[in-house]
Amino acid sequence: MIRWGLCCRFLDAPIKYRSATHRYVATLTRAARRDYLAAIAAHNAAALVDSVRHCHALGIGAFRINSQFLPLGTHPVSGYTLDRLDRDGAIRRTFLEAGRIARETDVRLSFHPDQFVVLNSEREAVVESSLGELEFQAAIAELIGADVIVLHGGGAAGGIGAALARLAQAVDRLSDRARARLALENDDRLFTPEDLLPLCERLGLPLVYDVHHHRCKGDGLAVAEATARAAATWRGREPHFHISSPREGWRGGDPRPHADYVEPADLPREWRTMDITVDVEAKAKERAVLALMQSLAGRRHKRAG
DNA sequence: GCATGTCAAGTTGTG
DNA sequence: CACAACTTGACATGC
Repeated sequence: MIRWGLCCRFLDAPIKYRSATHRYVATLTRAARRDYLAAIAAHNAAALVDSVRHCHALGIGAFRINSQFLPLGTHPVSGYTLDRLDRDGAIRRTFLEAGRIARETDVRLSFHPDQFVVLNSEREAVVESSLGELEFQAAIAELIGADVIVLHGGGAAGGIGAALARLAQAVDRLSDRARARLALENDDRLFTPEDLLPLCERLGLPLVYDVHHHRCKGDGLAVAEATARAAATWRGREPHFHISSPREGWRGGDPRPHADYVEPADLPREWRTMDITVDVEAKAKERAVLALMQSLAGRRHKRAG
């Protein structure tokens, strides 16, 4: 049975996440800045509660949290700790509430830091800020019970081998809290499943297998092989995969940009009978998740009848 | 109200 | 060498 996942936001439901820019908050006084960022954090925490509830109501079993969930949290100037923002503990309580509801309704939560988090950069300052961001997200993940923080391999300077070695070194610098949640994902330009699997297997890191990326940047592995080996890296935990379809089709121009919806034919056959989480990366958001769910249910129904 | 220009961060590949 | 692509909106501001 597939647990379907929604990425970051809703198209139809009136649930919105707020964000902030450093340029603006820098114009505020210290106190005003704290109030402003605290209001956003409180708003987003409440939005997470709503998101979990609404996913559950729709039959969606997983939700990916936006990387700007607590905006500017690790910014060198505007950054903050949750404790400093959350004087009376109300935000923390809302996080715990979101976590409780997620647990009770069995909605799996995950994080996916954006492209600025590069654990294997050749620049130590970049590695440090990346570690800081992962620790920041891991602390929230712990509060709300999110078990996965998905990260790409990063840059490939010096070749894939050297880059993977740097990646392993950086992973070793993470706290247990962050490391226990970290998972790697194959991307569509640099790191294939075949590149990442040996590292994942050696370090005990799960691989989030993105089959669309794999089809854009292939390797020696067939989809079925990559699926099986990626699933094994989860070591008994429910595997977490990604699906999407190319905006302009597979034979058009660049296959990488995501389409509004997912073509059911793009879902690997072997996934359909597995107990896995599959995040649907599609512009039409919950509409796309529901459409895919219904399409597969209809197909199964037809075949059975 | 609505349109507009802008937004912390890295890396790669193209023009 | 400069810039777009990742993602794509949400923000404050100015009309």
